[in-house]
Amino acid sequence: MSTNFFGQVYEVVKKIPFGKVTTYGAIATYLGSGASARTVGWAMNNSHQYSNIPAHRVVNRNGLLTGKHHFSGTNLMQQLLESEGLKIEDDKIINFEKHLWDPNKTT
DNA sequence: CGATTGACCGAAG
DNA sequence: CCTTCGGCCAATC
Repeated sequence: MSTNFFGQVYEVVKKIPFGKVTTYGAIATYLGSGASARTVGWAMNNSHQYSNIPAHRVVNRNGLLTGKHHFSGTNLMQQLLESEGLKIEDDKIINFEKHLWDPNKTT
């Protein structure tokens, strides 16, 4: 178990169920710092050196694929989400709220 | 060690 | 509607 803000981000992201997505703010709030959403993004950036980190399931509060540019290629993130049954249009998730998974709301 | 940046969010002008 | 600022944490320069 990781006690650092950084490590906790990975644990939460890895807990995201299949076909679900969450936001940076939701994770940050879950960790206790709703304003540290930027740090969550940093964790995703470092997640490249880790495994089983579905960073593509993490989007901004707008449901927009802001971090798609950090993935390989230009639309890999979108393809991954579509592969999970989601629908992407204009780099944003359709029915985003419907597929939104909040760590706090989850038991 | 000091300053800047980064896949964010929200408010204010 | 668009731009700017403040805030949090960690990594990089």
